[in-house]
Parts: sequence; C-alpha cells; structure tokens
Amino acid sequence: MKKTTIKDIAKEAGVSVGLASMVFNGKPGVSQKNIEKVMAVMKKMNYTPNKAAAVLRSGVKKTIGVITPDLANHYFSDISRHIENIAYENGYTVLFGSSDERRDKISSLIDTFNADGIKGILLTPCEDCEGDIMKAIRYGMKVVLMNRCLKMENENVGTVMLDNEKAIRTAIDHLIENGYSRIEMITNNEKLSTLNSRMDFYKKIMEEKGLGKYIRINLLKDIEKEEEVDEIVRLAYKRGTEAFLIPRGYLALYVCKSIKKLGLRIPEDIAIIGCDGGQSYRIMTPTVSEIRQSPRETAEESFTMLMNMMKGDAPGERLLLEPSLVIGDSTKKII
Amino acid sequence: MKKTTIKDIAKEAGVSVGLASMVFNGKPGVSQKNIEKVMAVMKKMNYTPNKAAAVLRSGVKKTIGVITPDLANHYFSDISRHIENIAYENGYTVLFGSSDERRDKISSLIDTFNADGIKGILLTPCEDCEGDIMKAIRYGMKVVLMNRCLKMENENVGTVMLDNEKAIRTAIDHLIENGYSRIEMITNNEKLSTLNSRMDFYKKIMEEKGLGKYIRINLLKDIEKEEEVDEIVRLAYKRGTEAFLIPRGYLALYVCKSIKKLGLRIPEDIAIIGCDGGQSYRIMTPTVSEIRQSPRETAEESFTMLMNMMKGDAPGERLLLEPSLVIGDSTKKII
DNA sequence: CTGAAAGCGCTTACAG
DNA sequence: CTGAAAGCGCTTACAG
Repeated sequence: MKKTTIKDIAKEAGVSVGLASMVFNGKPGVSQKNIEKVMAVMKKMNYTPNKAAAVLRSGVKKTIGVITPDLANHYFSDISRHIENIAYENGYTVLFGSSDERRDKISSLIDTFNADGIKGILLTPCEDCEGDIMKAIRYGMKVVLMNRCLKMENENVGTVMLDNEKAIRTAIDHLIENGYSRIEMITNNEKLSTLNSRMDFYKKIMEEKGLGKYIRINLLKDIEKEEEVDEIVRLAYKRGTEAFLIPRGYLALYVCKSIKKLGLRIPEDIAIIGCDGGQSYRIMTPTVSEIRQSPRETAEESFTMLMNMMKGDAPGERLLLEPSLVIGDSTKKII
Repeated sequence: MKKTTIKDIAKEAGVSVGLASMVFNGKPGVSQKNIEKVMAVMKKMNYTPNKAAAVLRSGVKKTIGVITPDLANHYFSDISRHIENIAYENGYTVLFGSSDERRDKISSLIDTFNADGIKGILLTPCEDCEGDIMKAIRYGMKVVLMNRCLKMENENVGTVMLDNEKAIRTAIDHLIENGYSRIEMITNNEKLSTLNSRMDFYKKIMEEKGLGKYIRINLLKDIEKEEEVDEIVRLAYKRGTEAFLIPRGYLALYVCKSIKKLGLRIPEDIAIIGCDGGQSYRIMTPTVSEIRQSPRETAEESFTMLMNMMKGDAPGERLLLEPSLVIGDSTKKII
C-alpha cells in the first residue's frame, strides 16, 4: 500500500499542498471553507502527516528528552511517569534515558537526542557535567535541571529543585518537637549538590537550635557494605544518639535493617527520618517519616518551565520547591 | 551555531557525501582508508547524522514503542530500564507509554506511535485489548507481548512470558519441602491472563500433591482495603493455614503487614511466598521469598524477538521464560 | 571502489 | 487569502 502524502490530500481536496499544510498545522489565515474541505479529505483517506519530513523541514520537533540517573529507581520512575502524562497531554512525545550518574552517558544521550532533533531536555545532572550541558546549549537546546543544581549560570538552563534548607529545617523541627535532640546524619560521600547542601544545612540548623555539640555526619564509604552501616548504628547508639536524619532515600531502609539487626527498636531506641522514600517507607514496620519533594510537582514545574523556555523564549529560572513532611511511626513521640 | 551536516564531513574528509553516508551506516564496499578518514573527521567535528532526514529518505526508523501498565511500577520500570539499555546498544531509541491497564490508552498510544513512524512495539497487554493489537498490525507494526498473553493467533504477534505452571510448581514444591502443606492463595480478581493461569495451576498442582483438600483461593475485592486483607489473614490462621502463595507482587507486602498487625510471626505462624517483588521484598523483615520472572531476560528476549520479526521477517513466537526461586526468610523451615 | 544527482514529504518564504 | 517552488539532510540507484 502506497502511503498517502500531503500531495494526495491536496489534489483530492482541490487545493495546493501549501494550503493543506497550513490546515494540518492550524495556521491562521485559511478560509473556513478550505479548512473543512481539507479536514474531510484527510479523515476520509486516513492520513497522518509524515513527521520525519515535517521535522526535517521545520527543524521543530514536539519531542523532549528526559535524563535521570536510573529509570528503574522508584523515585525517578515516578517523576518520569508524571512527565509522560503531562507531555502526552500537551501533544509531546518523550525520549527517556538513564545516566547511571555518568558524564559519558549524559554526553552520548545528548548526542542521540540531538540527532533526533530534540530541542528541550529535562535532566537530573550528575557530578561535574557542566560541560555536557554546555554542549546541549551549543546544539541549541534548552535545559531544565531537576532535583539537583549545577555551578553554572546560563539563560538556557533552568533549575527545579527542593528548598533544601527548608527541608532540613522541617525535619529537625519535627524531631525536636517529638523529643529528639541528639540528631546525627548518615549519608554517603557521593558529591551531589543535594547531599552537600543538606549536610551544610544540617550543621547550620543544629547550631541555630543550640544543638551544635551533637552535630555528627557519619559518612558511608561503601553503600553496599552492610557491616559498615551496622557499625555506625552500633557506635551511635552507644554514644546516646537519639535520631538519624538520612538525606538519601534508600539508605534509610538499610539503617532500619541495621537497627533491627542489633535488636534495637524504632523509634524507642533510635528514631529515623528519611527523604523521598515513598511507597518503600510506607511498607516498612514501623513506617518511616520523610521529607519529600513531590515527584508530580517536580515533573509539572520542570515541564512548564521548559515549555516557556522553548516556546516563549523565557530565560531559565531557579525554582525552589516546598518540602512536605510525611509523618510515619519512626519518629513518634516517646512518652 | 550552524549544524554540521554530512556535506561538511564529506568536504573535510575529501570524499563524496555518498561515501560518507555509507561509512556512517556501515555499508560494505568502502576502503579501510576511507572508513578511517571519515570516522576521524566525524569524531573531530562531533557529528551526528540527522535522523529525520535519514528516516524520510530511507523510510526506515530505528525506534520502537514500549507500553507497560505503569512506568512508575517498580517491576515495569525495571523492564523498561533493561529495554532502554538493549535498545540504545543496538542503535534504537525507545518511546515509552503507560496504559494504566486501559484499552483506550493503549489505543491512543498506538496511534501516536504510528504517526511517529514506529513499526515495532513491546507491550504488556491489558484485558480484552485484542482489537487494539489488531489495529497496530493493520498499521504494519510487529508486536511482542510481554508478561501476559492474549487470546489471538497472528504471525505479527509474539509473546514472551513466564512459564506459570513451572513457577507455581516451584513455589509449592519449595513450601512443601520446608514443611508447609496447608497452602492457600491470596489474590485479587483482576482478569489478567497471568493471574487466571496461576490460579488454575495452583489448584492443579495442589491436587497432584494430594493436597486438594487445602485448596482455597482468597479473592480480594478491593485491594485498597486493608481490613479486607486483615480479615482474610485472621480467618485463614484460625482454620490452620500454614502458608500463603501470593501471585501478585505488591499484595504480598500488604499481607505481611496484616500478619504483623495481628501479632503473628512470619514464617512461624504463617509463611509467605510472593512473585516479582524484587527490592521491596528484600528490605522487609523478614525478607520475602519469591518466584521471579527476570526483568532483564524479559527485556532481552522480547527485544530480540521483535528485531527478528522486524528485520528477519520471522513470525512471532511464544516463548516461556524459566521462573527463578529467590529464597527469603518468609518460608524458612520451622524446626 | 567512488562521485554526482535525484528525491523522500513536508514547511515556508515569496510572489500574486 | 492562495499557489508555485525552494530546500531541510540524508540515502540510493546510477554511471564511471
């Protein structure tokens, strides 16, 4: 079966191909009579414009690229799903890619997207990938950074991330309110902007609250080593630590496991508050309290900002999202 | 910045554009010298071919569509991630879409994919979507069904799914071996091919083992209602049930919660074996045993089958995957 | 083994 | 408000 082209439609409708094209694309300045005529023929012949040709000619593609560290990670698949929803609603298709926190993957994904004619990207950057973002800019792309920021200023780059200061403050306030003051942090030493700023704010806010003497950040070297977590928990309990603030989602799960393994109770012996654990926190016993950056909000705000940058030519902004506190049993007040 | 084109590469390398094109596409009959020359220039100028132009001219698009019920579901995001990996390795890009188990979404996703010129789809079907698959076939697409089958025979449709009989047999054997024989099933009443066949095999195999008198399938009406699960567990325990076989991944998590809520122990009071829980089963206390359909294998086999159908013109096959048993603490032998 | 040229199906200035 | 024509960047016969 030969494919129907715009020529066939134009001939059948008795108009020029240019006119037909304008009708498909809803351009202004076409008489109502012609619109109807063309649309009727289009429907009758079951015609769908060849996108490849349109893209090639116009250079405009209603497709965006999304890069997260890992599509299989529940937090990022959550965001991805929301992006998918919004994009389809707006007539956009989405290309997803995972970076595994590696610059080379981000770089090659940007090349792939570029070859595909993509002009807008939503991306969770990894460490030191400023140069790769600049490459995207050179390709003429607009970029919105999700969840993490980068040390760069460019009007073609926007950022949508959590207000980390407010997030950490909310967590500490909540703990103090429920009677915990000897609050330590457990994290690993990936050099992510989010982690760094959360560590800084933890220190700052603990000082502010007059809890400076309890400040302690337990740095995990190898996240895979259960024994390392066990050891940190054991020593912390011994020195009288009352609560752990854990700025990495899955890490809180491991800490829970270690606490239970040591025969200790949550929160009676040690309380826990994590970040962005979602469903996984809710199925734990006890359920885990958390500070949350809404995946839906992240997706919506990022997409909207990207659209404004691509279509309205707005400069990229820096948007801080409000954290939300989800209270579980792991930080219950002990009477 | 003006985009680099094949012309620039050809000029820089001192060859014709046709020759350059042949090099990019690995066509035979180009001298080694020229291959190297062109590749070097290509790398130097950081060139990526414009896909829209290639697609337009050749009519061949290296993009496939993937439809799962929900990208945010950990099992499907796992599969999606593996598909992403394999596809990129093979020079394919992937468009993802979620169906929410709804026919209309599958149907409109197929239309979207069609307008994008996609000729191959990997899809986890929902109930009664045979007609939508047929539409895809009419568009000239090849389809591989993942995880679930459909009541249809068509050479353009392949299926990659778990060997459910073997899976259920493995689960029951494992339970019996560890001393559990009063085995009941808990599931919900979605009309999915997978669930139906798992229920049938549960009955069949229990009979085979001479355990027919213990057969009981507890059907959940509303998965959201915790009380319903609580009640099922309570009654089952009362009547002496020793183990639950749960053919839906997340459901096992709820059952665990109910068991704990009733003050019972796993597996001492009631053992549990689930399906495809992955990470979520591993962070539970106790860890949950499971029967698993490998997401990686599913992704690889589906992709390979689709490629064979699209390129080699092979007919769609029906491939049954081997289940694997992951032993956790929830089915430990009680001494 | 290599090069010059046609053309894929659109969109978009441009002229009327 | 409408039509004829150029050209987006490739791939692919075709001639040499």
